[in-house]
Amino acid sequence: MSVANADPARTERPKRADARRNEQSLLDAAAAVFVKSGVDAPVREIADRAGVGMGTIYRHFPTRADLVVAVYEHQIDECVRVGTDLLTRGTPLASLATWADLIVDFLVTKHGLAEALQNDVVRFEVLHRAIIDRLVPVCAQLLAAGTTAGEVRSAISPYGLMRGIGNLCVGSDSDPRYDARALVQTLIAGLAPVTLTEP
Amino acid sequence: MSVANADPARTERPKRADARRNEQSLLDAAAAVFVKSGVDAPVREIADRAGVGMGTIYRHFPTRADLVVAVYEHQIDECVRVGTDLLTRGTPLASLATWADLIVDFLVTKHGLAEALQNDVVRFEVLHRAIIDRLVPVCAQLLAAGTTAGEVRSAISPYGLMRGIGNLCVGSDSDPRYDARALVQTLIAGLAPVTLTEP
DNA sequence: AACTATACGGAACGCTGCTCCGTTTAGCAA
DNA sequence: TTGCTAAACGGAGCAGCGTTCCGTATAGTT
Repeated sequence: MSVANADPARTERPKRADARRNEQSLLDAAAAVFVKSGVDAPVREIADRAGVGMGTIYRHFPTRADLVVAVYEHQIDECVRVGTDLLTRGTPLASLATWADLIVDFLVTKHGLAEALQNDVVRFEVLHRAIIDRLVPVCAQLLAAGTTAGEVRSAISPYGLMRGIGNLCVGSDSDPRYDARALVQTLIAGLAPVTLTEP
Repeated sequence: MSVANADPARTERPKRADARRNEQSLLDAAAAVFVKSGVDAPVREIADRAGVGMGTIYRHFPTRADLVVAVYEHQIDECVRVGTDLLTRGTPLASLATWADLIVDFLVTKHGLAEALQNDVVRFEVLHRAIIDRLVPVCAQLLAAGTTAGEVRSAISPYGLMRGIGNLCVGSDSDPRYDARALVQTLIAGLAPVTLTEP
């Protein structure tokens, strides 16, 4: 192995212009198709809409999860940012509730995103890592603040809570009788220490 | 139309012997395959194991949901029975917690059953009706008892709670870090009226 | 033994995800 | 400008799936 440039990651040369263009086309097309047909839309549909071939889509985004992550990266960032912000405001449990509401909004407006997150832990590992792993630390901080303040008993791990919220969002579109937000709020209420049922 | 025997449902003549035999073979095969490969196992795999053709499986069970329902019918009955029993014992919230635990057990031990319940509301409509619709009334009774006793604020509908429990069970196998039971118990704890955080 | 409604089996079709490789082209250097 | 090559492209092709359809076999009856 050569001594200079031992780290290939340092050496990434810039992509070709057409490659960059196609990547952007794919992101735009995917965003549109996800809205119309959900994140499980056929790969061909996305490729067609972007005006590229099958090979191109797989070269830029080896798995569907990579594409989903790329499309929603900004919104994930936003969730992290708001969560960190909330740490400095209000009471911990209230902050956690507000933050959870934000996550629910994010998940239920993307058709099938929650499903994709939970279904194939293997196939969607990248998506899992991107969303769960980014948000779990924030969740952990909010939970820790609550525990310190005595507002939260630590029965649930940050990871568990994060996935619980995600799971409760599954199928929340397409069924008006199902209210994911209410359930998540109830779940968070259940984090509070033993209830004193007193008049 | 004839006057006698106007109702065709009354007139169902008995199935042929080979048909009954095949139906049983399919149920046995499906039960085995569901354990091994989950409820999403390929139809061919079930047909092969039962030693029948593709046509036969579709004739007896037009949709996958029909097959799943048939396989787990007894256990659904059991859940209904235990739930009704619990109404006459202990405090309402405790009964609800115990019952929810039973449901969780049922769902997490069947690979992918919870997923199937939530995924295609259309495709699995029969499964949905069979499980959700059977259990929702029981859930409603338990919730109502809790409300009457003042142990439960009525923020969540029976249907919503039922689906929430189901959703929390999604993906609970194959991830030791995820504890569906703990989350469901927390959710139920959250049903209690406003918490008094007093020393 | 003959007959027929009932049931069977599996080839075939369409739709998916994904791979592979011959072709095209962007960027550069002479 | 021209020529060169690594980079990128495109889509035919394969495999796996659910589902249908119809020619064949048979249980039960007469």
